[in-house]
Amino acid sequence: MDQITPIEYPQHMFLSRLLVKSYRIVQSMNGTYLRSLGYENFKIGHIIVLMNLAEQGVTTTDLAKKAKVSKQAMSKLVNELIQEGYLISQIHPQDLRSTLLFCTEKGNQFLEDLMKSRTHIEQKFAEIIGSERLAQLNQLLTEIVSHYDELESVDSINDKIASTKI
Amino acid sequence: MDQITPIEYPQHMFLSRLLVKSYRIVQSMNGTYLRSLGYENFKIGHIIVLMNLAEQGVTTTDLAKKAKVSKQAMSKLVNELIQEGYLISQIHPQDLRSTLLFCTEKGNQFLEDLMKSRTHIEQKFAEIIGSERLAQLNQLLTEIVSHYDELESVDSINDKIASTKI
DNA sequence: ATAATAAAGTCAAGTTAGTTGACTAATTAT
DNA sequence: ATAATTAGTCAACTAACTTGACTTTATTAT
Repeated sequence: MDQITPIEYPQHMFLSRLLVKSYRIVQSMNGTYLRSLGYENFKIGHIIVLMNLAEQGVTTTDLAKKAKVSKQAMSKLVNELIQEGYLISQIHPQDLRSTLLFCTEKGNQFLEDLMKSRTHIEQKFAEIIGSERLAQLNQLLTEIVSHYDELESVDSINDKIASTKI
Repeated sequence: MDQITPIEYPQHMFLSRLLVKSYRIVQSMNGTYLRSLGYENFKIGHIIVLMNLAEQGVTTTDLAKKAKVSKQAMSKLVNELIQEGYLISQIHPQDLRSTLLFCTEKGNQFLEDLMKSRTHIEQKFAEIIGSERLAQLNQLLTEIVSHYDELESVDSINDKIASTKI
């Protein structure tokens, strides 16, 4: 149990580190962009909710399943979005237990702004590595991601990185 | 504030989604691999700690600064690692307030196994996209990441994705 | 038709992983 | 010598979940 010399770690960075770092860059840029448009107190969870809406309406339970969190956790996110006017809830015509959730104009505006943000980030990246190579990057990641699409964790919004047990 | 038709989202996936999904794939595979070697109850935070050790010893405060968490939060991770025998602490020869942390043989073994895990994952990815293209992917991400190296968030271990305010 | 089962959503309590603030003891700077 | 800073700890708080118990409504199986 004595102290020893730590092993030599390879100079190049492993893919896992590169992925988390680039993800954080994207997150940070996205936050900066959206805040500059006046969005404050927005959570990633809110974005996931808004991106999982559908024209015919969705229920809280639907959303919880998609995001792989409890109904209770999803309910909180949904209520916050209703409170702020991004969502509207209506009673389900066939099922009195449910409420159907719909996007409002404000919610839609957010989604448009989110798309602008993402486009903006990709432009910045294209400036760094070139747009052809950015397309390559997209293609490479797409191939990997689609290969593992069945993986449970991939769509979860719940990802406490520092605390997640391996 | 009425419900409206959600905007049409582009078919291709944005880079941000691809990055988080691929990161989660890596995390999941890494967890599976390390659990198969008998590591249970390991946290990402523990890995970050072990990867930030140095031959001459580090203090809890050093580690906290690197990971951009409070000393208190880091202290907890460090104590867990000491408890499990991955770290050993010695009084600092020049500063009686500090304790210097060193890697044990067990900690070193973990780091070796972690490297094996990462190599294993990269091999799996190479099977999907080919090893030349995996090298390309690595190169592309490296260029992006190094361009943003000054970004505060990049080295943080604290990243509650669903809850992080944008 | 009715009874059992399940499913939508809520309330409450517990957990985890952080945070900040207040503190002690040791060190450094003036 | 004294003031300010730093290392680390204790305690109280917070955010974002979780599970469990519950009500109401719907579905399914006799």
